[in-house]
Amino acid sequence: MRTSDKHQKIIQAAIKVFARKGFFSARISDIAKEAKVADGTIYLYFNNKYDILISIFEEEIGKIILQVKLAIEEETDPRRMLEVFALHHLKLVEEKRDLAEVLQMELRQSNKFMKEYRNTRFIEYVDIISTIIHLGQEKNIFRKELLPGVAKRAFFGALDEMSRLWVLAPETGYTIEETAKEISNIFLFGACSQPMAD
Amino acid sequence: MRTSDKHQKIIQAAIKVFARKGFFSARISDIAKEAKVADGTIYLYFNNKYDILISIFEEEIGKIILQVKLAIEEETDPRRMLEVFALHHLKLVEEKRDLAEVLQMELRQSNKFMKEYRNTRFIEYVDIISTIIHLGQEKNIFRKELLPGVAKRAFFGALDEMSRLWVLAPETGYTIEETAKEISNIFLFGACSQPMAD
Amino acid sequence: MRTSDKHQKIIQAAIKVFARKGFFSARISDIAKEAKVADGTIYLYFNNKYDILISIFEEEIGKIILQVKLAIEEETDPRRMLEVFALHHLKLVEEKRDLAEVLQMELRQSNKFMKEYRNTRFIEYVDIISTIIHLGQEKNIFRKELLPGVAKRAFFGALDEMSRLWVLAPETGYTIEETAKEISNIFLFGACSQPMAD
Amino acid sequence: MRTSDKHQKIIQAAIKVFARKGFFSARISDIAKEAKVADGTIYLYFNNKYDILISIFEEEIGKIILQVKLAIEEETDPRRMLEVFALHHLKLVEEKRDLAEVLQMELRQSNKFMKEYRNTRFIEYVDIISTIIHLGQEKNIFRKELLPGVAKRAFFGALDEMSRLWVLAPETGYTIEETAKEISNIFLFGACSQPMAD
DNA sequence: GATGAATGAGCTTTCATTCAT
DNA sequence: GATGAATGAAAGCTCATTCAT
Repeated sequence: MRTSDKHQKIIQAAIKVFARKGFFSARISDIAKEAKVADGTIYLYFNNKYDILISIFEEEIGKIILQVKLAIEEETDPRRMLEVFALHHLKLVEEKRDLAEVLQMELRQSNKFMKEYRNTRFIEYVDIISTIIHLGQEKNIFRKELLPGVAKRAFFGALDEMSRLWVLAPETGYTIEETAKEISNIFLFGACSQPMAD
Repeated sequence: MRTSDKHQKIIQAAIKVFARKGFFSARISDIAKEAKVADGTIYLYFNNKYDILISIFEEEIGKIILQVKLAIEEETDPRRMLEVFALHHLKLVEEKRDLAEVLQMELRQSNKFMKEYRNTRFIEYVDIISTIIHLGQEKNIFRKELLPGVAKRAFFGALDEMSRLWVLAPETGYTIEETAKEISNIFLFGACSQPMAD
Repeated sequence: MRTSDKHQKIIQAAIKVFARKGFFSARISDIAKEAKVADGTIYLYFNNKYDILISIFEEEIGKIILQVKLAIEEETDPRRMLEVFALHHLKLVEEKRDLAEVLQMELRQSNKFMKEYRNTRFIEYVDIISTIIHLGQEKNIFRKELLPGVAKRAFFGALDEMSRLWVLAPETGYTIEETAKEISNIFLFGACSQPMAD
Repeated sequence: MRTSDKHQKIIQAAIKVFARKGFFSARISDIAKEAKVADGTIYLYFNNKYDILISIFEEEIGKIILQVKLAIEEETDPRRMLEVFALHHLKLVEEKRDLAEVLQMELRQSNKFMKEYRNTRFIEYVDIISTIIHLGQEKNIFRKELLPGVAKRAFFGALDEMSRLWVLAPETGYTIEETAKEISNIFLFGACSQPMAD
């Protein structure tokens, strides 16, 4: 019963433990203890250790995508949309620090130890950005020459790197709103005080 | 003798193996075989498996910092400096894909399994960007309101995310020069066709 | 109630599963699934996994002994008796291949993992042969010098080895009747074309 | 190095432990302790637990086949050959009781847990008997009608069943020579005091 | 009586590290 | 310095057995 109480308890425990120790250093018994179940119980709900990680990816990113899409739908200006995305992303990092940590670290190198697993949910998430960029280009708000494949990654990368800092050292001196605004601004208008020369 | 022939051979072998399998899945015997030395020999040059990883961080990032700083010194315009940094960074990723992969993946989560290790070389590298930004602000080329702590990470994050793509799927359709230029442009002038309203 | 419906269902399921996987590789849940009962139900009828195996020995060999004794009682000539025994034994192997397989394999090594269990039913079965031999000696049909302890085992061993073949590779090219006759003949009259020299 | 000292030490230890506890109940650590090596050392010489068992089959039966063939070559009369085979077989059981036990029990059910393994050495061993029988038929010493496929198994089965007794209860009251002679006699001349009627 | 989710002891196997040669 | 056989701790996973429902 995938939606049972135990399934969720184990997922949440695993997020905590993976965040604290990393996937490889985390022991099944750590997760079991954190979830207050027996070691063997974990194998009633998951096939193996990898399966727990994949489930975290699938289920938790799924929830996030839903939330972010919902929040963006309320905006019409692509510039505002990006800011909302940024705000949402950073808020999530703060509110669910453990999950953010797991997604940040383990998701990246998951392809190393789970050759067969393609993380489509993650791609889906990042593609929310490219959809916004396309929209902005259609509306003549964003430059036509912008390479969407690069731009979406530039924006996501900027956010992600800030998240990394937050995860590592929660106290940065900047508020979330401030940071989201700053990153959106840089992405939208650049760092220069003067517009592009050419 | 830390700079001995064997020391280097092991470091290079470890970069290859860590890139291929990830730090945890890599076995000492894999590295030894790749380096064409006996397993035990590795322990004449390194204290343990972690020590190899740390040495990669320290020594290889050290070399990169030197190179990048040298290249930037030839420029005077902070805008050009950022472009040169971007170009250099991406070039390195292409030329030393294995190293890039190790730095990208393992460096991030190193704090998980090596609690005591503070990666100062990495900070030093990213701080090249903040130095450029400060310079730009002093020269009134970059906006004064720019938060350097956020801006440096935004720029580095954008580059890093592109690198991640390159490492995962070498064929992206964009050239390095194109990508470096695009990222610099977005960072300098933004995505918008019109400058900031206010 | 030991003879209840469930008890029998479990026994029959266990015979199937033990035959297919062997005692050790068979899981209680396999047997439960085969018997269409819950895992826990098995423990209402048996103390543990070993107990199921012992029950198979006791109950199923019991039935066989009864049958064989009945069939032999109809004969008077010890030579015919042996042939009937052989025929019966081989027929059983064919008709109840799963049971035969379990008795052949697991019964043998049962003493390894069930130190305390003495398989008296099995001894009882083999002793049907020695009874026949004694009878034959009394009637001066069998040689007086024949060592009954060896002879009974020689006869049983011959049959058992043929059964082993049948269980492993059902198609041997010989019929049951042919084989039973051949083994009886060898046992009764030997392989030689000339009688014993001395 | 398959012929190293350790390889043999582990094989011999495994024979002892398998004989005592059976393959499944034997723990790797039992074998390691018996062989006076570390658990891990076993995996330098064998791929896994099954591999140890297979090696016992291959190597030890190989030795036995050589010995038996050598002993038989000295005889010319097929009747004597069979007696020599019997004697040799039973002697081996007495001299190497542990090995005999392992071969007897585990070899039988090996097909259960090692689906892919075909025990050709065992077949080779039993086929020594059929070669003798064929020779006897050619020389007109054994009856032409004898089915070699049945006869070889009858003879081997008789010996094997006696061995089983010996392994289980070493004291039977019969000497090896006596038993070998008796089994050969039964096989050659039958149990009857009078030759076959027809 | 029947169920099957939960338990946790137990075992195989891996691999970083050591050390005699 | 260099080797690689040997070590043994450690961890993922299985499954007989229990027990609350």
